[in-house]
Amino acid sequence: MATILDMGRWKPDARGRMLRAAMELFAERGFEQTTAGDIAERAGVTERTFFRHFADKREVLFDGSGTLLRTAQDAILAAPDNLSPLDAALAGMAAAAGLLADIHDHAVRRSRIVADNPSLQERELLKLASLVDATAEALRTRGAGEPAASLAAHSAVTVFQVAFARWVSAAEPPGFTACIAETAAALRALI
Amino acid sequence: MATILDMGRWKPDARGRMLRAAMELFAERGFEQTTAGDIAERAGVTERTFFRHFADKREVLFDGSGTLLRTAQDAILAAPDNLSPLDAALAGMAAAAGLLADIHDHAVRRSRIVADNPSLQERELLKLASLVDATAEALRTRGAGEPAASLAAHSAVTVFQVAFARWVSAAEPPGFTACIAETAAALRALI
DNA sequence: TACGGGTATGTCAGTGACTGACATAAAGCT
DNA sequence: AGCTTTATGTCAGTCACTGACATACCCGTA
Repeated sequence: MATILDMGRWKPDARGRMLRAAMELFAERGFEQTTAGDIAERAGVTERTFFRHFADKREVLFDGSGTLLRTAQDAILAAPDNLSPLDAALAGMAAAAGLLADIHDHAVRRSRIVADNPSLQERELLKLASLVDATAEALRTRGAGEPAASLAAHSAVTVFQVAFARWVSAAEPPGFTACIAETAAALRALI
Repeated sequence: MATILDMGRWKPDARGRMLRAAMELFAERGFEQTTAGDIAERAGVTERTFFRHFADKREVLFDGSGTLLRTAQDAILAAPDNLSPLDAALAGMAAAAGLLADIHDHAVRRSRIVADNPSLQERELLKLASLVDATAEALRTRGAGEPAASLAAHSAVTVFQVAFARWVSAAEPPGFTACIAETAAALRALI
């Protein structure tokens, strides 16, 4: 029954096992109290193998970030031409939010872990900065100039960030996409 | 001639020597190619002493961040009551910019070093996030609610960030405060 | 079925960031 | 001159991460 996705050499899905082991251990003992060796051991691999799959110990918590980024970028490029840069960027954020909408519980657990550790917050901020860059690039492709592209990208990601914080702290009813719409409205009201 | 600022035990200003040694070495060989021991050696202290003054190797490049943060916070609290949250926050950014206006050359050298190293960018983003938090807190003290305070804080720091990037890449004539005003105007035009 | 190449893994030794514990010298106070 | 406080030096240790090399699994091909 082995498929082409069994990158592992012994048992299948070594990467998935490491991802799950890391989430478990970080939730149980905390990030700093978990060594890379601990994660590898629970996943049934070697520490060296862990570092072959993840550039560093933190990266195991940011596995989906590349997909998120590409989803946003694609949505921005696919948005109607008549949308303003800010609206196009917000469309990208809404598309990205769609990826998380299904996994609210996982997002909550994960954000708790990140909130407890400054070095994880740093990494999260770097990923958000990458999202800003990708967004700005997409807006420029659509014809936006500077500093409009950069400012719209920053603003849209800010909306994403603030909406995400409300979404994970609320009891879920609102829905991520709705949070984004509300937050975007609040931003417009500011100015 | 020793003053109360000679925190050092042997020669005066051990901290200042480490700050300068770090900037020199990072500029010469790069951040990663410089060990904490290298910095300590050039400063005439021990590696252990370096880590007593700076929480980690990166922190030596962010010595003034606390002052910057407090300056912004104070300016926001001191701003006229009739200013909108966004305008008050921008007043804080202008005050913070005033601290850097005098040291354009140093800011340029430093930002080159940071631009060359992802882990330094992470730290810079964390400091900016602290600035956002402090700004939002000051705005709430002034009576702003949520999510207005958070959004205005994020927007103001975005303006600071974009204006800073233009200020260090330009040949200096504009002046940091002027950059901030222009960037703020561009942001308002977006929405 | 045997072989050969590509790829994921295991093993091991090493570097460098950072920390805790303890000793010591300098500065300040009385 | 003592006494206290503070900044430093010394040393041993943990852990994140890396390069080099050996090894086992997978797959296509003869």
